Amino acid sequence: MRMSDLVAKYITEMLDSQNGSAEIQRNELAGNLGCVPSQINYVITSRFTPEQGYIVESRRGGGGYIRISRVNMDKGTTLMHIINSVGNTLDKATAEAMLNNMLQRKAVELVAAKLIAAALSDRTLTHVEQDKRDVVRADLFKNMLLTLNNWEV
Amino acid sequence: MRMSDLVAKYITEMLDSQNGSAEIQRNELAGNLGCVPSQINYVITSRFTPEQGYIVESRRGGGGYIRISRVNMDKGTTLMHIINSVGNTLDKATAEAMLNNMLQRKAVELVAAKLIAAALSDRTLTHVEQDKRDVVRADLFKNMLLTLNNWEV
DNA sequence: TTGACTTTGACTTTCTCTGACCTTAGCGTT
DNA sequence: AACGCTAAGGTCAGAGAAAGTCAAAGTCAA
Repeated sequence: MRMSDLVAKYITEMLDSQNGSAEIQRNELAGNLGCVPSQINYVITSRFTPEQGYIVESRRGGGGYIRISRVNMDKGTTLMHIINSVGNTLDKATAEAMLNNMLQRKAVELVAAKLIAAALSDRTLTHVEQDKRDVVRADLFKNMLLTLNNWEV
Repeated sequence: MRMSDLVAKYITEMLDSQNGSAEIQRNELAGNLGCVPSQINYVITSRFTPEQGYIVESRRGGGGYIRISRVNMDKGTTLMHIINSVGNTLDKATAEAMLNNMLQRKAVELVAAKLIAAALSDRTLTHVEQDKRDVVRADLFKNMLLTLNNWEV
């Protein structure tokens, strides 16, 4: 079994036994499993992504941590579908069409849709290089939608 | 739990139970909680800043004190005040402090705060060059808050 | 044998804690 | 008043504690 699978397994088991939320100490975990700390980052960025329904937060410095939460799927499957249908890039027109669609289906509330639209607008993204905007838009879109599905406080 | 969290908790509880105003003796508090006095300053400057809606006054010498008070404003004013206080750039820590502050005084709803936090996170902005992230964050923050102000007030 | 996925470690950034030293205020004394 | 003693709080830089980044090197299956 690969190291990365081990780490992923460890985290998954923690999530399973802790109601979908796990807080780890990067260095400690790496120590326990016998890998370098940055391996943990690798696993997280490759296997606990928004597409797969995870939200990751962290903090540096003394007492730092990495918190991983699994977004509950059964109440928002529509959103997960949408998130997965978005690739690496997302142009503004498509994003807006999707938002409208979601609104019609009542998959999101008006305020949320407005906030997302504001985030994705060209005006907001003026300082992102043109050729990177759609990539950033995709990231924003996916992460924000995922948050909506995560009602764990 | 970090020492700084302990101190912050102590002060917050005092504020909650005393109508938004608390007066402490630096050395005494440090003694009670078991930390050096300057730790109290650290906590105050990192967690009870004007940006986060607090006013801090103090006096040295015999009978000295530190007084911390929570400023209160109505929702719309709070939002405008915050939007205006953001310049061209906004680092993540400050943004989070501001969001917490807004949440605490109910100037935004939890869902909105989470959406904004998701948009501003480093994970979401990985494809924005490091040295431009804070600029983009400021744009996102302001535009999203403006949207809220138009729709919710 | 090429391309995607893994592993590693050197270097960076962020946050926290501590102690030595500085400044200010009140209170007696002269 | 002026002086100095004592009792506060303020500052700052350095050490320590985590986590993040990135690119080079390794692995493995198609």
